[in-house]
Amino acid sequence: MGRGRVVLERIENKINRQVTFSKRRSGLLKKAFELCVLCDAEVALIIFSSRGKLFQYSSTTDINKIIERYRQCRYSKPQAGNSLGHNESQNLYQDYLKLKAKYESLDRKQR
Amino acid sequence: MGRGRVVLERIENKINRQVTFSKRRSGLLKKAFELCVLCDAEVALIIFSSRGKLFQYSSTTDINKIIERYRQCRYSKPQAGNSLGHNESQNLYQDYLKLKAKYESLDRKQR
DNA sequence: TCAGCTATGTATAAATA
DNA sequence: TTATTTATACATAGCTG
Repeated sequence: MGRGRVVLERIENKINRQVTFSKRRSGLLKKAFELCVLCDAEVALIIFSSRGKLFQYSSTTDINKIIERYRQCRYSKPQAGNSLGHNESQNLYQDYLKLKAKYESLDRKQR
Repeated sequence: MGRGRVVLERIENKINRQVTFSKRRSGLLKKAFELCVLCDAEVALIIFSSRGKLFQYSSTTDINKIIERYRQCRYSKPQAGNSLGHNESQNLYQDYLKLKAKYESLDRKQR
């Protein structure tokens, strides 16, 4: 876009890199928003600049909801690569949540 | 883009909505990737379609790294006191084991 | 569904103020 | 710097096969 074809590599000039970051970041956030509205999707977008500044977009009030949903979805998978031994439920994250609930329940009793 | 101006509201026609979702999703993922490469940024992008299918992009091998960095940044404190969050190890399985140990310890005390 | 096509609207790199 | 402008490249809505 703009003048000249985009070469896909790190922009070495620091000024240009920052300007481009600023423009493309806002473009990306806008497009994320549009995708949500137009297509009824749920989107979470986290961006860190090279200097560590945080930007984010979330289609829900709480981005953590989407992250949790992501984890449910991700770790519910058969975990082909993860041979750490959750062979029965095949679901480490579910196990984790169950255990957490048990722990908290026991903790309450304890007090 | 394309023929006719985009109206920013949910696309009611289901077929059109799915087609648009597919196209814009790939566009969004591409732009996220480009932002990372061109501007040396770190990006995590999670998308759920309206029917619950998951798509994601991450500039690092493990998207959880970015999520954790986000939490560190967002909630400021490293959350040292809360060993139930996945804040430090960034490793669900490690967390699971730690929690299991705590649970068992508490359980023993209880008896 | 699933790719191409293409006319048109957008995003944005570079220039300018 | 930062904001605005402009020229161009890019993305994509509606089609078509």
